[in-house]
Amino acid sequence: MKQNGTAVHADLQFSDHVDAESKVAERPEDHKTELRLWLRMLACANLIEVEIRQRLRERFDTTLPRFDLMAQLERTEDGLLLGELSRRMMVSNGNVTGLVERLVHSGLIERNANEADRRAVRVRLTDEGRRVFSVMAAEHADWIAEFFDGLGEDEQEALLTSLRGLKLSVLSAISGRADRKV
Amino acid sequence: MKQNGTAVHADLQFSDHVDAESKVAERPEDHKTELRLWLRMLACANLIEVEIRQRLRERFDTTLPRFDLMAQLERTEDGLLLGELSRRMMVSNGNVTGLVERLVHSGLIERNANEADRRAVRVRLTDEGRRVFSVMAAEHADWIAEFFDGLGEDEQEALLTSLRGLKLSVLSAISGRADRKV
DNA sequence: GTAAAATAGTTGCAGCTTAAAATATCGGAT
DNA sequence: ATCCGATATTTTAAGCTGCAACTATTTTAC
Repeated sequence: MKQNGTAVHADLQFSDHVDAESKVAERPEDHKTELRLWLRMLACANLIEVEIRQRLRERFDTTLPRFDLMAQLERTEDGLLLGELSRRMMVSNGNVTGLVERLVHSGLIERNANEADRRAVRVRLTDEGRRVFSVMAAEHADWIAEFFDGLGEDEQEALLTSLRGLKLSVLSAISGRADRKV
Repeated sequence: MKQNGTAVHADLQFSDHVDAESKVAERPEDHKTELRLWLRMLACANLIEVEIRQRLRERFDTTLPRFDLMAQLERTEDGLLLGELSRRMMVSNGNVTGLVERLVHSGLIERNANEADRRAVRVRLTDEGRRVFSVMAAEHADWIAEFFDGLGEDEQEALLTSLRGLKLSVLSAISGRADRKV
């Protein structure tokens, strides 16, 4: 609750980034291409994501986070521990707790105590959950194909390649922060 | 609270899409490229977005939605009506109400009654808000440039072009739904 | 002029999200 | 045997988000 302007003067604490920042500072007002690129990518991703959320709700009365969680479980034989799940979904632990609770309530997944380690909880799809997910996943894939239908084969390949480069670029820009585990 | 599996059997209600869906249904298991493309794009966008959210919080003790709202206001001389704001931000009315409330509380924007139409509320940046935003925006642009730094000039152009194509493809796939106003 | 429809915002509710603090358990060192 | 640090999960507080129902005001139709 302290969103006042003085926070602007908080200490700069990313010494790792001083190089990049001072470099760009030399020629201010020159980030236009990158900014346009980012905004356009964000617009595309949001357009698709919003549409998927809407369709998941209307067609299956579910949400994208639930779908993502089930997608992770679907790839496993015996389910996952909550920690592993939260790592793969790249969301916080507390987030998973709530999602799991609601999905269990819906009967789509089940929580199993782990006898070896009483702290851990393993979750897996129920038969019903697996059945439901396969229907949703098939339709989801169709939606995606539909969205990309206007792009030619070669354009898709080009985009795939560009995105690989972008991912590497972003990862290298970010490394040194948030990736303490590396 | 009705996320049970039976919802899967809800009526199919997108007759507009039957063509696209039946078309892909003819060759099931062939959406792999599109799916990979989508997942990679989502990964990139999320990576960047999460990093931006984190930096906005750590550097300026603020959030992306607040930043976006201020960015919209910054482009205007006399502020915007709430409805116009929610349309430009592509979020719901109720959402804007809360965001505005918190930003007013922080002293960054102000609400002004509209004498011509007593239903309407106009919001604009305060002097403080404009000052704070200019600092944040400059740093934000530096961050973006940093993330895209690993991409060459030509690669950026290629990506920009691919994304234009994608946006058109998605819009054409979506049109007929959600765009009732057209 | 008045009723009905349209428009501008707000409110309530449910869910998603994170960070930080709390709880419980495990494993190793003494 | 016990204490301590690491690990697994839950809880809590604050905020973001959409939808649906609601209030207030303006405009339109008659």
